[in-house]
Amino acid sequence: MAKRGYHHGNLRQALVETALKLIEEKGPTGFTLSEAAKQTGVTPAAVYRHFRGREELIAEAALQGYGIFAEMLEHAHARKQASALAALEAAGRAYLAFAREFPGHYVAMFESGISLNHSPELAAAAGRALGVLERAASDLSARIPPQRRPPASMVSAHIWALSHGVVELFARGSPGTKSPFAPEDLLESGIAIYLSGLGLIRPDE
Amino acid sequence: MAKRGYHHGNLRQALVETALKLIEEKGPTGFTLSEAAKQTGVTPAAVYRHFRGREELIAEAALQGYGIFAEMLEHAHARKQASALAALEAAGRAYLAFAREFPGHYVAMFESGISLNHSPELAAAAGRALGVLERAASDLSARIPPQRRPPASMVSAHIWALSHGVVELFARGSPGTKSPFAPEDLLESGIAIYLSGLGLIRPDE
DNA sequence: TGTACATCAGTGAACGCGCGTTCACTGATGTAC
DNA sequence: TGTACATCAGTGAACGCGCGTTCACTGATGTAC
Repeated sequence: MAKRGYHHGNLRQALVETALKLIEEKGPTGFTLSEAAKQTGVTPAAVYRHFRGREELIAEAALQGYGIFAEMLEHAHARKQASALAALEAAGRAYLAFAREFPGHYVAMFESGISLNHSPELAAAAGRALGVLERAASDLSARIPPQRRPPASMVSAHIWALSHGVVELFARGSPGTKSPFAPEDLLESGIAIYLSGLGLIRPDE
Repeated sequence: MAKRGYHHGNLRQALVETALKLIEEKGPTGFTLSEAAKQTGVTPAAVYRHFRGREELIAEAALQGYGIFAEMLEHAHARKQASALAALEAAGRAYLAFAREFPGHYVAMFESGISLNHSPELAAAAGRALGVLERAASDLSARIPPQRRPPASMVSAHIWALSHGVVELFARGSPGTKSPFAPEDLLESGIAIYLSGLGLIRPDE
């Protein structure tokens, strides 16, 4: 549907997009290569012109996901004129927004079991995205008196874990559906309490 | 291998255990019914005497998992003579211990995409386990002045999300392997900071 | 502008394979007398 | 205690199916002259 090159036009990217749709619908292992080919309107054999197999297709989806993810986090973090705190909370919100807007990418990245060492590009893209979180945490930590300042990488791991947990448990259909709170509220309030525990904000708001 | 009943002995449970092993090794969708049967030393057709299909087999694994999980949480929480805080931290540690000791169960419960509404038994078992967390959070909340006390279910959701995030990102092989912190330390420090944010403990230890 | 040729993305047929599911069966165990 | 019968867990053969992967091919597009 893109700019039509030789025959199909942009089969490689079309396959990635079909894969993302299928991942979103049926999970990272819930579809076959043939199925992805068929839904793209192409013979299964055609896939091999672009990918060595299913795993490489998913790796490409994850790679693109990390790219978008890094951009969204960077964009959120860039607003740090306001305050380092606001920047971190914005990053948290960006995390959720990404998971919500790009569920296929999110699953490919974090639930497909793909290793970041699958390719150097993938490792680099992931490093870039997670680097943003680390920098946000590091900016924050700088305001805590050194003698009781936790390592920045620990703070960023906490925030990441909380965000990921909220996504997996409360922003999907599966088990936690029963929670009476919107995922956004849950994450925001959790981060606020956490930051207040670091002595970075007053307990109220 | 158990007490040998008619032919095999305890095929139903043997199948569940094979499934758990396979889930642990290859993920919840990474094996077939036939494979599970073969590894149990039995014809694929025999499985149908005990389960309607693959999904019911996994549901049974999840059900047993919730049972063990609830027991571990209850046991940890029962030690609340000490203090409500200690009880919550013990629950957090029990959460991690469960994920580590019963990885197959954990995956069946939280990553297999199974719905808690699959059966009333499953819903009940899950409710029992998560109820422990809610009660622990509720005991804690009681110590916070009402005007600035968050709902207990929100506190328990925060703790659960943090625990789950730590497990998924840092206690597995996949992406977060790079973290320089042990999952246990990460969770414990995260919970401590969070509780201090609730005004429940002094910032130092 | 037109023609001849090179490229290579996608085709379609073919293969062997393991899957899920069914079915009539068999034979070990439990039980009634 | 021994015998005859009932039960039903597990067998093994059978089926149709879609899978991944290969291969020689074809035909649309790009390019040299």
